[in-house]
Amino acid sequence: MAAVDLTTHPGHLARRLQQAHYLLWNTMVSEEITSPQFAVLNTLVAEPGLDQRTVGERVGLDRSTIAEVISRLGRRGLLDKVRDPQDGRRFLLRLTEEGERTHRKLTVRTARMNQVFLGPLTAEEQSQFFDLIRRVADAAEGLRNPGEPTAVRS
Amino acid sequence: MAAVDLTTHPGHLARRLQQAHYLLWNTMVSEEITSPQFAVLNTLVAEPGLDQRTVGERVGLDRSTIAEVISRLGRRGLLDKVRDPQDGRRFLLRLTEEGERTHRKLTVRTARMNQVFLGPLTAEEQSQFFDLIRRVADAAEGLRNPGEPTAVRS
DNA sequence: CGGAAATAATCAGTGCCCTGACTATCTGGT
DNA sequence: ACCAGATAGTCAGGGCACTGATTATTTCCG
Repeated sequence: MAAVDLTTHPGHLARRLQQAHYLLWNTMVSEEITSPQFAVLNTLVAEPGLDQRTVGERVGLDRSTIAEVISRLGRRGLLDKVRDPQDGRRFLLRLTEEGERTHRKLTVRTARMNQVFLGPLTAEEQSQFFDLIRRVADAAEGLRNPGEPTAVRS
Repeated sequence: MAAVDLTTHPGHLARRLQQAHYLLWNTMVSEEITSPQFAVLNTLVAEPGLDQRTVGERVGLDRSTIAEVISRLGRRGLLDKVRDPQDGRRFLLRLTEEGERTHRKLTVRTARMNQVFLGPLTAEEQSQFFDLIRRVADAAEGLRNPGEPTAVRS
């Protein structure tokens, strides 16, 4: 009595969507490198020499999680970590040759995977998909800093 | 050079969406009970006496994960677990009084939370949001059993 | 200069999520 | 009645994600 329909709960749907993505990534992209790990590699390709905290901010991971992900990438020899001589608190991150190679390889496979993943939608629906999810996620994200409206106009 | 734009990657978006939801759930619904835990409670309100595996199937969790979630709910006294006398492999699950009370309380809060979460979208956009995500998730889900098309007509 | 506040990273603890290997029980066919 | 295969659950192991507490370093102000 009084049970609700989970398929109308965005949180439940979001979880299922991520599971579906995880599954496809695992079979079509890589069993070694995960999607968040790829996001970190990608960020460091764009901006080498970033510190850990900033990378986390770029890919949307908190300090603890980003530390784990980076430690795993370091163990696999995909990136280097050196103390910032200007600021002894920071570690500066930079991909190794192997890290860049891995990023190139996965970029191709990821594109293929995204096509399959979004295959059931028309091109127009795909834009909507991005737009709707982005708006919901951004709005909820904005709720955490009460003083800071999402887009701050100086 | 050659870095991609993560905001056009559905996987990245899906992860951000779930994080946003997690955040809102934590502040608006409960810090004790998580969204997957609520999904289990909800399933057992609708169908008391289900076994573990079936509950997992209903909420979309594999055998290992559902075992952990159920064990936590059991520890908190929200559900009971008894051997099926008909089939010694199964455990039959059933909410306690406390479990039902918790479900009722959270149902109300969850509804409020969903409104806030989907607040940035119009009613029509909300239907699209559900439809698009469901279609993508279902299709990817269907890809795992090669022989079994998504909807099997006897 | 010197100490308080801010900041980068780590650690401990909890929970979700999956795979692959294993145990116990049940079922079906000979 | 037996045994092979299927099924329910557990366990080990790896990875993601968060909070709160702690440590080291820097910065800012009096």
